Amino acid sequence: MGARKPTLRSVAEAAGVSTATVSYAFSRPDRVSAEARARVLTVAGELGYAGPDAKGRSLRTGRTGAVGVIFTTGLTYAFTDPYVTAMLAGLAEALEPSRTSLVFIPFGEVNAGMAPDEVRRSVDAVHRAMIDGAVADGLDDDHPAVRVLAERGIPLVRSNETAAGPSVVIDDRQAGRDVGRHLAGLGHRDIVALVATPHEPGRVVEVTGQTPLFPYSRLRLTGLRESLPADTRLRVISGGSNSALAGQVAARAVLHGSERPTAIAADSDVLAAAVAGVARERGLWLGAGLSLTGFDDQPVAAELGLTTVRQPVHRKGFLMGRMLVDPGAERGRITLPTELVVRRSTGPAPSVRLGE
Amino acid sequence: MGARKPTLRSVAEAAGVSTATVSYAFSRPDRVSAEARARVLTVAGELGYAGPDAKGRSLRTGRTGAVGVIFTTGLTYAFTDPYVTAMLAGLAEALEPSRTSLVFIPFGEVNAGMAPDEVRRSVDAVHRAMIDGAVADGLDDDHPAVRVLAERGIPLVRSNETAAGPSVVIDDRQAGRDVGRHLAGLGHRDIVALVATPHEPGRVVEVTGQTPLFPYSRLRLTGLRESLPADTRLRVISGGSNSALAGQVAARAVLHGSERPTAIAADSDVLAAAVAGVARERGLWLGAGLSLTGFDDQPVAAELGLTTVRQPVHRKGFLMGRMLVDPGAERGRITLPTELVVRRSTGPAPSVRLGE
DNA sequence: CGCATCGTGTTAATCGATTAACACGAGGGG
DNA sequence: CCCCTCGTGTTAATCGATTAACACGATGCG
Repeated sequence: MGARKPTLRSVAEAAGVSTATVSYAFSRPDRVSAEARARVLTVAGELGYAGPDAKGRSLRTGRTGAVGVIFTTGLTYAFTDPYVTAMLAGLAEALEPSRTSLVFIPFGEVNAGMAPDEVRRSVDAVHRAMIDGAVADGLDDDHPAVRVLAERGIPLVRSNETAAGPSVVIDDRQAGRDVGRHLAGLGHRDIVALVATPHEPGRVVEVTGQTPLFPYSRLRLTGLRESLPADTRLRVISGGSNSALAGQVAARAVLHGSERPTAIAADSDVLAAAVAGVARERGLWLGAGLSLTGFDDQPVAAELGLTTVRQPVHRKGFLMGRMLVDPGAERGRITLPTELVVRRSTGPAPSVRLGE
Repeated sequence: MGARKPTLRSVAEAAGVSTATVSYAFSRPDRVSAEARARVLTVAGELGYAGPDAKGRSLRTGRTGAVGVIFTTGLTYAFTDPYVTAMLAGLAEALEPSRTSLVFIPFGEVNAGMAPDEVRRSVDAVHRAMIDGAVADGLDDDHPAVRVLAERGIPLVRSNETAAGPSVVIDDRQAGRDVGRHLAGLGHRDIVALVATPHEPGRVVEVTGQTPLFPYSRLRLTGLRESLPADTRLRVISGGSNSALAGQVAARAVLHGSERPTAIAADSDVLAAAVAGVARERGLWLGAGLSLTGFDDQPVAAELGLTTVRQPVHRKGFLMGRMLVDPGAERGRITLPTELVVRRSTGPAPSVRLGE
């Protein structure tokens, strides 16, 4: 009745050997004789002992066989984001050979004015996560989650250029410039940049210097700005985190009346696709009445004929994984190439625009 | 220097208190005086102590704050499968409030004729996973991974009807019947069922009684078979695990020559979408020259006008998550409704078919 | 004033394993 | 015959925390 779960010790006693022998039988077969191992395994089977307990083992060895994944956005959104899933696929590919588990670590909102205890609660899952390393996307050095990992001594690979330490990045600023030059070259002088910001989608905000922004957005905006002629009007808005809904509400807000821009530069294909949908509702032709660019070059971009910046997302994830599990992998920062893919969603700016 | 990582003990010594006090300071603020807590936290900060070590803590408490996710398919595929990501989103939603992490556990191929040690190695990650519970999709009771979890005493929620124990399911057999009746009613007497099987996509196999099949496929096929008139020709094939590639190679293999069926019942919208692509290549009109059904009713189905079986995937994931984290949640089996959604991809069978 | 209660701190047992170091008998080589 | 090595088993220290039980002074109450 009161049968507790069998442990290494109970198996050892039942088999009449020391705990060391049982441990070796499971973890280092060459260290014990074949007979001893067979007996231990038999006894273990009879007792319903599944093998050394993961928690005890990992406390002793210091290893967990898992790496963490931290997203800036809630997990619910993350799995629906094609950029994220592509990166995850690459990451999973790198981890597969070593059968390393992948731990998705959620955390709550963190912002400047929060009390220390509140912040601590938000990143509680980061404290509790049992991992040998982690990858994070779009988290700055001063983000509490990054701080905690550093204190815990857990190796972290990131994919933002603003990161000190190991990272796999693209040149976001240059990519921003590429987009800007392309649009400027087509004559656009009234442009809206549509970015994702770390809040629930649905509320449209005008992005100012104070608005918290993902590091990559900041860099792309810098590139965009510095590539545009001085007489260009550039507004930056956001409808929240990267999602169709955010793109939709932002597009609805900006695509009407005399304030309508001639081009929208969206920070992801997901956002751009949503804008394309709203443009269709409004009877605007992409590449004519409205020019539109995306980012990432996900499959949806080709389907929509979307001008976008291609980046090797799968490879990014793969390399991040390698840096964690392969001690021989290169350290430091790896910069991957991007490429502006021009399709029919961008075209010359209307030469004369009539207010209404 | 030889500075090791600070522990609860070193903080206690530095602060001149007992380890209990330090532990309480971090985990049960109400158990210590405000001053003591402040001193401990200060000292911890100076020493760079991030808080109680996750491994030690979880060994002692027996809890991990994480639940596992086990897929029949490799993680690389999993993240690209819309059914999977929808389920994950639901699952993540259920776990969010308790900030529970999600652990993706990979495992290698397992099949009948493997040596015990080989099997053990394949499910090694299941042994090592530090989780309080797990969800699994499409794993039968006798699957090694399921066995290991049972021995380890880890609660498992599954989504297959063949599962003993807690599960959130749909009536796959009934769904199969619905599809069969629909096609039979349209006059189809030569049907190919296209299913996913647990092997790398690319190789097309004719499914026989011996072929290893996912539990849900088996049930749907049973339903399909029993709803078809006796004079119906039914072939079952697979191009491997659920993916566009598998659907494509299977469709290519079956959609040519005089052996061409009048209808294809695919086991997922992903497979069906791939078939639709091949049909287009071959100049076959869906709903006329070829009838096609899918499964799941993912967004792609509406886009393609695909007749399919709708199931509440997000809700499935959500409920599975609740059953794990919420002690008050209902136990046992929850059956969710399905609905045959008829669109234009199915139509009357061609009354006369010419061989070539 | 005596006693119960409360707040706050400490002691020490415990969670379940890994592995360096050692012991000991058998076999091999000189 | 002695010594060395090899194979195999054991001993015991250790990983880093949690928490029941207890101790003790201060406070409240009758």
